[in-house]
Amino acid sequence: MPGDEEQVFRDFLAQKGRRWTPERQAVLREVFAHHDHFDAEELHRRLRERGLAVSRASVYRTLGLLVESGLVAEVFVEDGHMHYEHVYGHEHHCHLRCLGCRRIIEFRDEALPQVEARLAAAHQFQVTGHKLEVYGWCAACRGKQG
Amino acid sequence: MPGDEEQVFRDFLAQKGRRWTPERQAVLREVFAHHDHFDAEELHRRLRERGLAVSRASVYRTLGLLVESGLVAEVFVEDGHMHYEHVYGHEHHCHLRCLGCRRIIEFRDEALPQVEARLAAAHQFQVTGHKLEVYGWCAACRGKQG
DNA sequence: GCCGTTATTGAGATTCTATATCATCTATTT
DNA sequence: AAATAGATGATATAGAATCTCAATAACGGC
Repeated sequence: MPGDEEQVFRDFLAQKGRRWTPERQAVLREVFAHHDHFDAEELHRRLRERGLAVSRASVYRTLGLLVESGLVAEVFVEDGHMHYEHVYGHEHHCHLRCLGCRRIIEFRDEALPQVEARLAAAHQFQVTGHKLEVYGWCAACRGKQG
Repeated sequence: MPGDEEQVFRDFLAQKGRRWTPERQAVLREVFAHHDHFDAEELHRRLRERGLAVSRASVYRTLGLLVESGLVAEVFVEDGHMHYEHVYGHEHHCHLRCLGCRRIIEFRDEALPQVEARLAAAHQFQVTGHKLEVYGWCAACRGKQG
């Protein structure tokens, strides 16, 4: 499946009557070229640095479509704006964040599918996903708090 | 403890060398007068409607202090901006959100303290909190998706 | 392959959230 | 009461994200 993201996105677009364009391809490839968290402006900057002149408007528009398609997820707000990560081809994971150095550790916990199942049953919900952020202080930053 | 929030906030301010002012009192009282989620502009509007002329700047500043003190929590981003709730005097809870009607159901799950404990042990973290959002489609909105 | 329809693009303007500035004011200490 | 230092509010500013609209290009039909 990894590497398939382009076909998945093209299918998603086709199914919605939207078009596959060089700009969307450039954004998609840039998003899947790195494995770290990013924001819209950074994505725009990296594309320009590569010589791919995709406008800011198209970057934001494509990012919205990528989130809608499920290939990319909104991860957290930091410095007043959203940060993203690509999720297609990766096992679902959550984030442990240090309040001191802002380091982010990804983790998986087997309890979460069970939490989802309990909620679905208790509230007649069709649960499609979750976002868990755990925060605290890493060993190195302990003591800096307060 | 409920009703104590004013004293807790005053202590928090004193300990930081900050001052207790009529504006901060007005904001605190408004925040604890309702049990629903709110955003900064709504809080500002409600204060003005009550005839309490607290400036937008002071509303934002006080909200920041309330979050810092732990009396109020950032809950989620919707419509491009942060939403809050007061948490002092309430058991910690998480949010189940319907992607259709945007209804929010609060829930508690006993698995989360265990998740926190596992993370603390595995990564030498001093965990101070977590934020879990589960999303999906409620019974009434099922079928509206896609 | 060409044509027509219609989504897409990009530059710039706009909207909106949130913070910064700074002169004035006020809580608190001595 | 005077001095110190934090707080307030009107306004300006920064920044994120969206909207506008004319020009362009993707895609389906022929």
